Amino acid sequence: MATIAAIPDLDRLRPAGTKRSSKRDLIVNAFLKQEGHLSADDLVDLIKREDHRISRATVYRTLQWMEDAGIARKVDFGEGRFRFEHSYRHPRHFHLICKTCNRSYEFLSSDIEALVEEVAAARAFTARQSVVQVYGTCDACSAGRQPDEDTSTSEMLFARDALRIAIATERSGMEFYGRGVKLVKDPRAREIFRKLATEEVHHLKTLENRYQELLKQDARLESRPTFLFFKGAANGLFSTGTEQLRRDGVDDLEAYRIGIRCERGSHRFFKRYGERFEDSEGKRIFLEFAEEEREHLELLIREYRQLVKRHRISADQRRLKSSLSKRAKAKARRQSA
Amino acid sequence: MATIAAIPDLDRLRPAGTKRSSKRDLIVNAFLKQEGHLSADDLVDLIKREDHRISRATVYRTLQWMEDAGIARKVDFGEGRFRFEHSYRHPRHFHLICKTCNRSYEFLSSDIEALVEEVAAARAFTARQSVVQVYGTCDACSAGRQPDEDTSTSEMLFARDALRIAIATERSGMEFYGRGVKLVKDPRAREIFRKLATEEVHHLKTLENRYQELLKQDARLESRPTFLFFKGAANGLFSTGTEQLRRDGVDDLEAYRIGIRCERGSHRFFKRYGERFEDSEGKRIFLEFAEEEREHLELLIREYRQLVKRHRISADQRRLKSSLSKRAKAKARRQSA
DNA sequence: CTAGGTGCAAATAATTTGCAGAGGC
DNA sequence: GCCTCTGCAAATTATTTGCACCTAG
Repeated sequence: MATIAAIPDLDRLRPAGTKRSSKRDLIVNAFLKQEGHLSADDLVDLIKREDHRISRATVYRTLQWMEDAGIARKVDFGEGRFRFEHSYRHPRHFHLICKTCNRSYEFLSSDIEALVEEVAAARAFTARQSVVQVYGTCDACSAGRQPDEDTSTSEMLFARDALRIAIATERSGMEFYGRGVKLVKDPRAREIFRKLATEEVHHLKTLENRYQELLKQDARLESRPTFLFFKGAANGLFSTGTEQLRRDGVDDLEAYRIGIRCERGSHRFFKRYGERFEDSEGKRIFLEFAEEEREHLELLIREYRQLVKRHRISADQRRLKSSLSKRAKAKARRQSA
Repeated sequence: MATIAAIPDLDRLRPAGTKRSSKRDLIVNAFLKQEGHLSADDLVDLIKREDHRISRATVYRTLQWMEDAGIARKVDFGEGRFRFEHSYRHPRHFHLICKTCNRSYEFLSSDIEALVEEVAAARAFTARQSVVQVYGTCDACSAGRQPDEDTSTSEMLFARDALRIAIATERSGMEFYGRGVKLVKDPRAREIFRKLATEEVHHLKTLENRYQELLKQDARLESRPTFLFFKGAANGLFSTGTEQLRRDGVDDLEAYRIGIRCERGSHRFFKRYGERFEDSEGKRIFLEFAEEEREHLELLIREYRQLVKRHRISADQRRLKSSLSKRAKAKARRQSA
């Protein structure tokens, strides 16, 4: 039931020029055992229970040390003091903060991130970090219920949502290439679309198995609310592409171009998210998928260029022929004159 | 050159049960004269220059008073202390915060807000307030330039962007109804589309004049960066609608439905933004426009229902006729038998 | 005349620092 | 043995409060 595992290679994370110490180990472990967002004081209380000879100053110093080691992240919920959350294998995220129970809920939205990046770009601002906090009242508080303690780590939620998005993308990719096969005229292009369609089918199965495996690790994982919000790939990219294939006058080249757009979009998305996470299941899923999409992308681009070239050649040949026949006609005219 | 005007009706904003005082007036005016985000300490320094007999405590108390009066808003940039920004005629907004020069830049994005609302809804979270802060380096700092002091108040920027969006919406609305006129078959529907198209033309002129008027108030206003980011209405709503009209098989009812969707979307947008602002030019523009869109919306809905009814009636008549003719045939058959 | 408003000094609250002794490598 | 870690107490920083006096309505 998903308790936080002690960090296996804590030693490797130790910032340069720092030594081990039993007190620090105690504090770090107390922090890691805890879920949620602790204030320095919460941590002091926890520590005092195990060893009341540890001073407040040491806790503060250890908190700073954990930040440097990448284990903890300082967050500010506007309470006039800082809280700390895990950052080891825990992606940066946004917060819904309940002013009633002071609990906070995490989420990630690639759509919000994309918009923030756009705004920053429009103002020529180099963004290093974004904070999105929504203050209000949580479901449990407004219904007067007890909030159900979330037992799933956000590492697992991230992996779950990564898989869900990957699966949705595969599905719509499958549909896209399936439709493409029926549409394209060029035999070679048709072969390519068929190949990609079958690849998507295979990969879809793999992903679905992986999803089932993940669910086995935590029974309640599937029913937990969405952590990663994303409209792009699943509802957007490929399904828009499939939609576009349905339009009139889509020739083989256009079909390739649409495919390229879709693959590029999903490659970017998966790469970007994969990279923002330290080694973990979610990261692996995203990066593998990004790689897959990159291969498709490159294949499509290669084939697109090929087809353009072939088109150009046959156009040249037509032009050549017609110019030859023109010359012949001119000759004939001259002769008849 | 847009210096902050003293608030004309400051007296009316005074929270219940508070008295006037010369010290407070002094502090409030010092605050209003200043642009940007002041810390309590900045304000104390400013005050001390005019009267060094005013104590820190009074400044804090006045800051609290200004919050209650709706003149100041407390913001937290994670510096371990609060800053205060104007809130009179100044919409809630988001921040880009430069860690190098400690300046902060304001923006508003209805798209981000919409996404935040979606996330909150998905988690059944009642959002009361959202904070979006982007930390990084501003244009001026990364280029090693002096930042150009922004002389335009965000009241004017908001009005400018409100007008720009309204104008863009009118333009695409105009295009939508223009195309609609050519498309719909029913003569009455055609009349409606024509009427709406001409209305949009008229209103567009009014808005453009208003925009020119606004620019006269501050020469540099037009070149200031975007304050309100919005893709929906201008690039999204009506232009998507126009796009949809272009598809095959759009009949009169479908055309109405698309129009209804567009008008509803822009009505909602303008209403929502109009409401989030205290009485000001930007608010007026948005609310007037929202009203306009609501009228169009209602007209379209009324006409849509009318047309549905007429369709149904004529369908009934056809059915009646065909059943009559069936009976006639049956009779004939019986007679012939 | 009475409920605010104000200055001053002291309180609070979170966090940091100086210093002397303890402990890891 | 040297450099880091730790506890303790004192310092620092932003903000709030108690209290005696002042002032607007």
